[in-house]
Amino acid sequence: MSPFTVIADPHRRAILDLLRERERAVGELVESLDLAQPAVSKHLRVLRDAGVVHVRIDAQRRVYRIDPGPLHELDEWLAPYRAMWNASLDALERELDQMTTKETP
Amino acid sequence: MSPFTVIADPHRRAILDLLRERERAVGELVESLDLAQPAVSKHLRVLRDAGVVHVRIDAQRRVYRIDPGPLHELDEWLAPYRAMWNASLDALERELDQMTTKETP
DNA sequence: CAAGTATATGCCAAGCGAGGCATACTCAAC
DNA sequence: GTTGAGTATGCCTCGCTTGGCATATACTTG
Repeated sequence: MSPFTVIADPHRRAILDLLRERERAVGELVESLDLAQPAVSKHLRVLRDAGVVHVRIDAQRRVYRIDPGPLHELDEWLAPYRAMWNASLDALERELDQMTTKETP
Repeated sequence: MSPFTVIADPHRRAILDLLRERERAVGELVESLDLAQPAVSKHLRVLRDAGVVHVRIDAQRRVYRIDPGPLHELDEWLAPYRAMWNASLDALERELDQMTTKETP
């Protein structure tokens, strides 16, 4: 599953956002997510298969931690668009600069 | 439809990438996409509804141009993760620096 | 080894998204 | 106003994803 598809689901984004803070066991995620445990486990499987999270085994618990690496692909795709809106913002800034310059001669 | 869902589809990403270069009429997109015209029109509708593209009417043709604005939401979500892998890269760099420093005392 | 905790998996139903095809719509040229 | 080019929409189907529930699996403790 492509990273694009992976982050299309809001629950999966929520999981990632939680894991960004710190690693967590499945149970903790379930508490935070208003979603039954099996559903959470399934999302975690998707995230695992995409390589966005890794598991560590701690007795009966599985502790998940994030690996942002694969998300890099998203960023690469997004980069040109970021450039576009930065260009617009720059233009806006220049315009505002001009305005204030004219205001205070 | 959230921007996340919008860019989850490869054809839609392809359309955006084409429009990034320059504005295009539906027909041009159809040629480049190996996808029937109705399908393309439907994707364009989704993109329009998400505010990622705008239409200009030119006689019978509809010319689409990009508006990267809504993609900003993606970027904002992604930012913390970007910070994460930048941190890793920085760490790697520091390590490499150390190595070369040790190598050439 | 029995029981309990923590998580994963299988199976099912519902919903959604994508694409194909036919068709409606829009505009221009004659 | 008829025709033709360009595009949008409706309808249908198929496949995939999601979540619920039940159950299997993994591991610990007594």
